[in-house]
Amino acid sequence: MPTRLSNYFLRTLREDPSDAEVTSHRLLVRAGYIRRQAPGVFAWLPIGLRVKAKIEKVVREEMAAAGAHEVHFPALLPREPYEVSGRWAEYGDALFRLQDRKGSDMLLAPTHEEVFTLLVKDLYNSYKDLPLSIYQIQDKYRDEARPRAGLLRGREFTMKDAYSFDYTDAGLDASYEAQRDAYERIFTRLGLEYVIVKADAGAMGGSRSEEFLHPTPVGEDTFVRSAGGYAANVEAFTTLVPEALSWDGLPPAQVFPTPDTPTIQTLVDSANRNQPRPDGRDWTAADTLKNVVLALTGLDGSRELVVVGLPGDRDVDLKRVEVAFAPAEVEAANDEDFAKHPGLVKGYIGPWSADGAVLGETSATGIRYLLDPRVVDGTEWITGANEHGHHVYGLVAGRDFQADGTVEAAEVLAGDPAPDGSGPVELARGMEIGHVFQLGRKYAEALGLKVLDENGKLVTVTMGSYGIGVTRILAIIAELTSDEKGLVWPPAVAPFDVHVIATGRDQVVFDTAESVVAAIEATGREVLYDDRPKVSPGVKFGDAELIGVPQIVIVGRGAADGVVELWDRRTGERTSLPVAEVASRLP
RNA sequence: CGGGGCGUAGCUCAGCUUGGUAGAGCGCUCGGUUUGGGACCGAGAGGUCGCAGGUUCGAAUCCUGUCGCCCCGACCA
Repeated sequence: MPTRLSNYFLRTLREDPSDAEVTSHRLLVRAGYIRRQAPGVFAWLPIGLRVKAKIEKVVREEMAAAGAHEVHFPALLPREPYEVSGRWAEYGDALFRLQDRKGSDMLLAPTHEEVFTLLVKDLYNSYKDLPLSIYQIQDKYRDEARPRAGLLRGREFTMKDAYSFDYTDAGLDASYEAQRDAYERIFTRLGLEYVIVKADAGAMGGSRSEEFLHPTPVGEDTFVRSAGGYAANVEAFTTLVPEALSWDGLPPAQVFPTPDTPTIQTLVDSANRNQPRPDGRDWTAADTLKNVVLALTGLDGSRELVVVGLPGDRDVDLKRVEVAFAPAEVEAANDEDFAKHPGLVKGYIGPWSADGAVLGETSATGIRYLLDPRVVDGTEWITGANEHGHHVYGLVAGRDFQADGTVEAAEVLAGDPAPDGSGPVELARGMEIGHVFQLGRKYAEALGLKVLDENGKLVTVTMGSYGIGVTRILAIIAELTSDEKGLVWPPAVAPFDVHVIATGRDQVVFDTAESVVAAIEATGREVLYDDRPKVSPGVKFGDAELIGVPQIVIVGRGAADGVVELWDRRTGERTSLPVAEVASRLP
């Protein structure tokens, strides 16, 4: 039976909703696919649900092909497993927390590693049961600081999350590859361009991790890639460390007065004016060592200062810093922090002073000092002399100062060398549409998931987790394929295969339309039939364009002569056909 | 959390500066005309003007507070 528009739960809007800015959100609301319920939370109307189901179908088929079995967990879960894994604390404000009537803490799950692990623990205890891959398609909840862009970043979103269980590292690799391959097939079938990039393993622990990013300037992730094939999220980018240099023959460091040079630029100007280089080249920001004071707040609320030293031509990248110091929260040190450390002279901070080391755990201040990996032994720097209005020139790393370690805190710049030697990288933006992740034994260990191996020995299971954002993908497809008239679904995910319009008031129009609909349905296609009486042609055409079913059949003025039109939504091309041929001429 | 904007009919908005008791277009209902690009005529239904205080004879309009939403940034699958 066709879906008849005369009594379908669908209302198109003539005007753009005022609270929708991005294309996908605007069109999905206007065309009657979704409605906003709360910030970042959406209701799915019948036609929207159909598209969602089409995407899920592709995902399910490829999951089955990869040997994964579907399950379904509740979104509402008790606190305990997340307490044991540490994520009750680590997730912070992004976790939706609530209490039941007895006052027990519960949560709306942001992902399900813990409960999948516990289920397997309940049921399995032998290596013979493994490997195992199970997945679900379920709504996830994250209380984003600022939900935006409609479905692209909501607080409730549908995700396919899969989990693999193995008892050997090689097994985990194989399970990981199977999911990774499935993802490639899924995105290819959906026609979504993607880049696979190295990702940060982050607070989840574990080793190998890759993100599938859809390249788009509006993406939230920045990634790098080299011509030689290296690709990584900037958060996971590692600096190619230069060789250490010898400091034999380098002149001793010298302090010069540098009044009014609180910034890198003023310092460089002052250096070129007052202490020109003997080799004739100008000083640049890259010759200076910038020392940035950061405040880390641990999960227990403790506050620690740390100073990061990096070349003056680079800023600290807060995302990379967050990764480097996770799970602590990072912010710039405030006036109060400086007040507690009079040894830090704002604007003139450096590791060295005439009276001894200023930065570092064993120094006068005792503040942890970490260096950008480029600051290798033997490199010379202009940096603060810890005295107002003074800098020290020719300060040599290794000879004149030491640090407590290195940190990947500096921003990545286009042209930086890829760590694998594959050449300079370029920067691009992308939106995460999938993530594959070797969790390793973190969750299994925390939750006690062990099996007996071939030797009768208890071994901890090793796991992987694999996510795809179903609703985000839907929004991206809508965004990519739409035009100024409305949505234009690719056939693989379209809510219907064919949209039949009956226009006119002669009974022959409706009779013809009915037979056309029946003929098309007989070919196995799904039909949306606009049978609304007393609705003018312009309205029906406009709605068809807005709704975006790929093939439209117009039954109208030619009906009396047995002629209808086939209208391709994407190309706009219209072809007149005899009624009898329509079903067979559909692509 | 910082910055900006906005809350008036189902939707998109005007009215607010200069206080006088609620408007338009679209949508919806009824009658009629119309039917290949968002038709027309006539008659209707529909709003505690986000909420709470205050000023005033009188508040959508002025004042104070508060709640909510959107956008940019921070953050984030």
